[in-house]
Amino acid sequence: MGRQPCCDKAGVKKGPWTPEEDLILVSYIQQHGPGNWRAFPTKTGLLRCSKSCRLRWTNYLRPGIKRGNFTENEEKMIIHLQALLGNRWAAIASYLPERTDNDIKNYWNTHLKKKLKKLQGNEGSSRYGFSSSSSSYQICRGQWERKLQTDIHMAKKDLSDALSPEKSSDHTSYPKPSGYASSTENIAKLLKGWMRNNPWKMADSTDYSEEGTDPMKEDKNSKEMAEAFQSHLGFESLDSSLSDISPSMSPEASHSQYESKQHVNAQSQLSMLEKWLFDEGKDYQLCDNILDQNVLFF
DNA sequence: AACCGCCCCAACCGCTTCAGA
DNA sequence: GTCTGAAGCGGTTGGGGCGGT
Repeated sequence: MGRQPCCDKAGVKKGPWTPEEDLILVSYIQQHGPGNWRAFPTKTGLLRCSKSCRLRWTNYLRPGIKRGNFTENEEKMIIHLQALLGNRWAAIASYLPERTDNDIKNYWNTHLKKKLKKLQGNEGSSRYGFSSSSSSYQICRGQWERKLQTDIHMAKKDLSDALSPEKSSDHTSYPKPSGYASSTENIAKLLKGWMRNNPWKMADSTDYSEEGTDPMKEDKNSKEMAEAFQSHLGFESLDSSLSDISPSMSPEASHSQYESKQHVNAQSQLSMLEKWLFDEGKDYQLCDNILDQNVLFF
């Protein structure tokens, strides 16, 4: 007696996704939006289990995913956040909206772990490190986690308020501004790769997965976390910067302006976050600051 | 050129959490 | 409050790529 498999094992395809499957998935999501993954395989005719579809979308096809090498700043953020949050890759990924939790997890396991080990070997105690056995660190971490939960809860509430019909000004026909339009870019990429690696030699086609540099799109998590940070660090509202997009613009133009606004804004917020995280020699001060700022919540 | 071993990362598995009935 | 199905998450795996011999 075990748990029921998420899908019928028989007739379910496993292994790497083909460009055709990606196309089907992306075009379906572009039309209907993500969600109801359970019904995905039947509605699209894909011989994949629902989990596989969701994973493929969130880790690979979703707009706004940056692939390729991690920057030094990203590395440092991951190291700091991992020290604070532990192996909560989804939480860490929410601070790096262009990276997926899977990406970050892989990068941590393959690169950063070794790097840190090396560093710790060289320096005795890591410059990044709170020693995780330190009791003050443990206390700090516990409070940070509670803060994070509060943040997420508040952000969710804000988000649902913002999305309620009477309050929202409706940037998009979908319930959240996740930039589905840019899925066309993904499709274009897919097609490009597909054409380059013509259908007769599909098996070796991985070009379509090459480093994409789509501007960051705001997904649910990033919005939540951006709002959470706004609420605590006093950042200017993300939405306010969107208000000057002219309603008379063509959808394409306004979308593109919307995206670039988001990009610039989110980037500036992230760079503030990065600055906050990277302040040399302030590991403990970081905790103190967090605690100071959140004293109201507890 | 062939083989081997290591590395990386996409994808899978199974447990946990969430949400609706 | 309980149950159940769906979604989310983190650990793990397997296969392809690549460098060394």
